[in-house]
Amino acid sequence: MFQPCQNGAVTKAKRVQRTQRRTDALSKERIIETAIEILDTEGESALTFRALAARLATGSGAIYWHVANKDELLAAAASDVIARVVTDVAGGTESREAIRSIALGVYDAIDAHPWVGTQLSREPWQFAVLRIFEAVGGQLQALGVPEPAQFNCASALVNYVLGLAGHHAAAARLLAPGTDRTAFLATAAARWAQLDPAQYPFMRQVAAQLPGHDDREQFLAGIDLILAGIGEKVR
Amino acid sequence: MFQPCQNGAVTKAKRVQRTQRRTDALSKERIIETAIEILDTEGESALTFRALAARLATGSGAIYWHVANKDELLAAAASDVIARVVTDVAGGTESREAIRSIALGVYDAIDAHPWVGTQLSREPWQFAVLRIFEAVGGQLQALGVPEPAQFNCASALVNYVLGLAGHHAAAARLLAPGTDRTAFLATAAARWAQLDPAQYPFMRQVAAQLPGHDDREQFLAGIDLILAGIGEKVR
DNA sequence: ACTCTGGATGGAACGTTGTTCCAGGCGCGG
DNA sequence: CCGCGCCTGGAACAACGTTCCATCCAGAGT
Repeated sequence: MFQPCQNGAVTKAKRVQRTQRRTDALSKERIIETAIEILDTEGESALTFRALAARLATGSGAIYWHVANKDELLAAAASDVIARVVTDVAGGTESREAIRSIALGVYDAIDAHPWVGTQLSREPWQFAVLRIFEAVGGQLQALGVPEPAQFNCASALVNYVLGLAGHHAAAARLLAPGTDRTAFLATAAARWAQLDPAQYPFMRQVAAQLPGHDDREQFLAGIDLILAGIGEKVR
Repeated sequence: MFQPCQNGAVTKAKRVQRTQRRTDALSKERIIETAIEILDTEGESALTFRALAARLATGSGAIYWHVANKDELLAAAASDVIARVVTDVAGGTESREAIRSIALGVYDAIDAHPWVGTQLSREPWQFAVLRIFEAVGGQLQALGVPEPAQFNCASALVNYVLGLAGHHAAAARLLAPGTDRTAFLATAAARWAQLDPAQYPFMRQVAAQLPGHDDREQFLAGIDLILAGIGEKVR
């Protein structure tokens, strides 16, 4: 009947002034760390409380003492990864360049951990998203975007990044097994080339450009496009 | 051992030149239609094969004869909704305006059917996304965007829309019960206002603007921002 | 030194889900 | 009228997230 977790601060404070109960003590940090490990090495679908419990050599019930549910676990894991990326931006760089750098950081993080992409577009105002929003917003202020426009500009940038994040993660989910990326692109191109020319002329034209296409470059092109639009607000 | 479904064309062709076996015959169309009904009235989590079977007065096995799995069902449902929206754009309108209209159509569709937002960011190159991409791409050609830039521009617009779609759908999922939108905004604003001022100055500033904030307007502002960026490519 | 206590543990059990399997039913071609 | 094959409906399966509870154990109180 008691309410576990959600009072992590108290638990932690007590733990600090107490010798660890055991050397292999469970903790929220260790759980999240292990969860990230599983997500990275075996994919999103492999993260189950059973698998997590097995790797931590405990039972699923014990995990629930530290973590409210799977949603919280995933949100915390994503927040961890994003935090590392967003705080990485070196100070002193020009704002426009800093935004590019933040966006690329997030992109690369999602590329390395596709499950982050899924998570970012699963819960609306989770911590990880707030972090990105804050980082981007700060640079927009520095860039001289007038205050009323700042929210809209940040929203545009962040939503673009999140859209690509979800898309990327979904693609990675399909790719997961052995196939390599160029083969995947070729398959997509072939499928698009077979679309009805009357109904899908644009997709067919794009299909031709698909081999030799660089996702990362396209991502950055999109950021630059939005930055160009924002530039008009500054001038 | 036989392979059901995936040959819908053949099945349908036969059915046309044959009197319906029953008046209440099952069909992929009727299944999708019913699925959309459930999704709209009871939310994403209510769509289970059991609930679907119950409403169709049949068993779950029968549904699997017409539909490969839940992913296909959701993709087909989303494609249905999006198709209605994207083909709605009146011909003859100016390209920039047409793109705005397409985007707003998708936005409104997601607002009315939040589950579509979830679905769009779940599978990478599903039909619904292709439809949007094609519609946007066509207008970009008409706008005079040089061919090499068309793919990037379309990608930016579509990813922005999808990002917002996922975000919106996730928010709707939380909102689902009885709470109204203004109360939800107030809650978010209050939460953001409590963030560490040193670490989250921007979020706190934005929190102040959050009451009296219009999602739809912000969405359109984002589209205009990207269009402004694209405008520089045309000039 | 001994008990007491409540935070922490681990594994069994529950309810629900997507999916598979299979024993039939039904209408059309022979 | 029969039998073949498309189609049906519901039972059964495996896996999941979550709950429950008997048990453990380090430190506070005596």
